[in-house]
Parts: sequence; structure tokens; C-alpha cells
Amino acid sequence: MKIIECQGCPVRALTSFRSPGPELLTSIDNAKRTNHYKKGQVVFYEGDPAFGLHCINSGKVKLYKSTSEGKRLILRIANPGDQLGHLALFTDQPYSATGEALEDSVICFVDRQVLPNLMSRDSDVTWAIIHGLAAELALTRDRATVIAHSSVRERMAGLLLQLRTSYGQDDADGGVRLDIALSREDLAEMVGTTKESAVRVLSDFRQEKLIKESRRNIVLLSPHRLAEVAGFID
Amino acid sequence: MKIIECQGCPVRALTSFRSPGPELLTSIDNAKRTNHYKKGQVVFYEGDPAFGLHCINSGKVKLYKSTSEGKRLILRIANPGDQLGHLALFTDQPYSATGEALEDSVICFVDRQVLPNLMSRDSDVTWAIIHGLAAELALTRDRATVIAHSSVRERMAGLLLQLRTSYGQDDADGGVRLDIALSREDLAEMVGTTKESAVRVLSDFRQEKLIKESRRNIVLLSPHRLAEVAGFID
DNA sequence: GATTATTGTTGATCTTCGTCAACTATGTTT
DNA sequence: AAACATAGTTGACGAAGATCAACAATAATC
Repeated sequence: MKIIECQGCPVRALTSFRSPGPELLTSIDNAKRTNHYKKGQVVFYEGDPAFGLHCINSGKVKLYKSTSEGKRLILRIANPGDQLGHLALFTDQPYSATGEALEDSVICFVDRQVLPNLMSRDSDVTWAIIHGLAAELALTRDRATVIAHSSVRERMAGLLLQLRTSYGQDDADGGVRLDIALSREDLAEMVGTTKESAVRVLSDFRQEKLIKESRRNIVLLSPHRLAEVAGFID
Repeated sequence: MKIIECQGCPVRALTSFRSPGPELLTSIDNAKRTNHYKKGQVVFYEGDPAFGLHCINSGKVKLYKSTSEGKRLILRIANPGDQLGHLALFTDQPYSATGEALEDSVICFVDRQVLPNLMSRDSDVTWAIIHGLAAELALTRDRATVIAHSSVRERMAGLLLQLRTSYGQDDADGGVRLDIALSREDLAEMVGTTKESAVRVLSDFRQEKLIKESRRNIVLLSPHRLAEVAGFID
């Protein structure tokens, strides 16, 4: 199976490998495999040992933790250019979460061996990694606080607005279409509730004309009012 | 006011400044102030711009986020040797949480200016920082998951066990004393609930002989049964 | 197109928790 | 010691949400 070379990779500019020159990029290529995953396939399992970095070329991966009773919290959705596995590598622990393809995806796997050399020879790589970890920590702290103290209704409104920044497409009739296919269960797991509660809240939103649905997408009809519901305003 | 010099600092071995030599340590000293805080004093406020790193010499600092309605989630308790502020510095954002002295504390403030030089001249500093960020991210992900899907009772049992690893002192009569003074409100904010619920759960634990209280400390009478309550066993 | 999975929806019910309010205990201050 | 503040406790109540169960709608498969 042929690998996708870093050199011409269109999403490399979004990764922590944006700065290295041709020589270092080749060293990455030599420690790399390119894998194809179908929707629903697991890229790595929580608890498994980590041997490298997963670099998303195309598709989307949901990253989640499971409790002993099988309840899940989706920590984030990784998009093309996002990298997964830093945390396990730098703490020398097994994966702390499971990565599962949300759509058919192409993902490069880079052996951890190359990282120390890469980081010592190009400090921009190091900075990008630090920045990424810090930013994700900030977001995760926020999520924990919100989950602890806001209602499902508020959290769901907040989630929709957050999805807007990554997947929002201006729609014909003034709304904003969320260009990502998420099941009710996915949405539930993103706000930390059950499928049923997610259904009910979204059904409320629909009745209140805050959203509508077309095909497999949610369309935000009034981001402003959603922001009020989320508690971002007032 | 005299500063505490890094050279002889007894807690430096616990910080990300454990590896630098005398020369670099002096450069830190030159960008440093040593501050004294009384219990309850705020070291930095969520939302304020960050100009450097807070390095705890003695005492304890609780780090928390507040919601718009004034509810708090204590993210962690920082002990001597812990450093606060990395996140704000590396994301170039204001503080994402408030730091408040839980006891009278001595805390050195290091200007951010020295960090780039320090990190480029001693890669161990960089690694220590990365490791610290990754470890905290792992913990925070876990907290978010637990808050989303476990009951207050389970979370409180888990918290007590977690406190044991940092503050547990074997007690005369076979119990484990938690050598830290936390109010009901603190405990509540650590598990993400209200003072009243925390009181009730702890009162249950007392009746079930899982804990007892002596002076301002909680004593764990049966860590094993607490682990069952927390869902760590079974 | 019929059959079978999967996903979405709704209702009924029960548990957990947050909220409000009163009250007690324990220190602190003057 | 009296007065006051702070922290802890308990009860009553209601709202939010989890759970269980049945069923509808949609998609996938043969």
C-alpha cells in the first residue's frame, strides 16, 4: 500500500509538521504507514499501548472515553490535519481514549521513534505540540465545568454553536447548515447525556424554531437565540 | 522583600526547573519575585492577562473555574513544587481559571520572558513542561467523563481516594487521615456539586463507617469499600 | 420490493440532585 | 461574655434527567 508523502500533503500546514524541511520530512515518511478506515472502524482502543502518532489526512475521527458501564463521552472530533496520540506518547501511558472513524478516513501512522529527533532539530514542531496540548487542556477544562454546572439544554445549544465554527456553511434561506453527519447518539455523547435526552432537547429546539433538519444535517435558524439558551448572552 | 533563590530551593526538584545549571537558574532569579499569600487570597484571576509562571514554594493553591452564575469547579489543588500558568502562557490567552491560596502560601512569580531562552537551552525543561501538560490533560479528560456519567456519591468516594494518594497519612487506628483542610464547599466544588449534596453524601459515608472525622480532617476507614462505592471495583 | 437493521421518537416512571429555608455548631472579634 | 460571622446540617420540595419500554421511520441488504 502506498503512503502519502508529507512533502505534498495538503493538510500538513495544519499539523505540527508544518515547519520541517525536505530532509526531516523524508525521515517522517520512512517511519510512516498510510491506512484507510471505513466509517465505524476503530483506529485505536483506550487502554492499548501507543506506538506513534495518527495524522488525519481525510475524514473525521471521534475520540471518546468509556466508563465501566459503557457510557461514553466524546472528547473531541478530529478533522483533517489533526493529530491523535500525543497524550499517550508524552505521558508514556496507554491510549486514554478510543479513536473511531466517523466517516471513511485516510490516516497516516507515524512511528514515535522519529519524534525526539524531529523536535530537537526543529523547535517549531515542539512549540506547535505544546500549543496544541495547552489549547486542548483549556477546552477540556471548560467542558468539565460546563458539564458539571449546566443543563443538557444549555450544553446542547452550546455544542451546536461550537460545531458551527468548524462545520458551519451558510444556507440558502439564511440559516447555517452544520456540514457534518452526527447521530443523536453522537450528539448525546458529545454533551454527556443519553440519546433520549438529546432527542428531546433537539425536538424542543425544532419546535422553538431554533433549528431545522434537512437530510442528515442540522441547520441553525437562530444562532443568536441559541447563544441565549446556551447562556452565552445575558 | 527578599526572593527565594532557585539554587537552594527545596521543592525545585519537583518542578520543570529541576535540570538547569547555576547559570540558567540565576537568569530565573533575575526575573523573579517571591510573594506571600494568606489563606483565601487570590493569586490570579480568571480572565486576567498572564505575565509569567507561579511556582509554589510552600502552601496550597486551589485552581478553579467559575460559571456565569457563580458556580465553581475546582480543577486541581496545586502543592509545593507545582507550577501554575503554563496554559495561559502557551496559548497566549488570559488565565482560564482562578488561583486562590488554600493555606498561607509562598509563591515565586517568574516572568514569562525567561521561558523561551530556558527551554531552548535546556530541552529537559521543555520535556518536563510537555509531560506536565499531557498528564494534566489526561486527568482532566477523566474528570469530565466521570462528572458526565457518575453520581455525586460515586464521585465523592473517588475524590477521597484520590486525595489519599497525595495527602494520606496512616492513622493510629488503621485508618488513613487526609492531611488537608477542605471545607464542605471545597469538596463540593471538587466533585462538581453543591455544598448541601456534599454534606449529605459525607454524612452517609460517616453512617456507613466508610469515614470518620477528627478535627478538620477526614479519615478513611475503609478505602476498599470506598473503591467499591466509586465503582473502581466490580 | 420485502425483510431486517439501525436510528429516531415518545410516554411513563423513578431517582438523583439542586434549591430554599431554617437552624445548629463553631469559631472570631470586640 | 456577648455579638457576630462563618461553616455545617437537616428537611421539604420540585425540576431535570436517566431508565425502561414500545413503537415509528429510515436505511441497508438480500
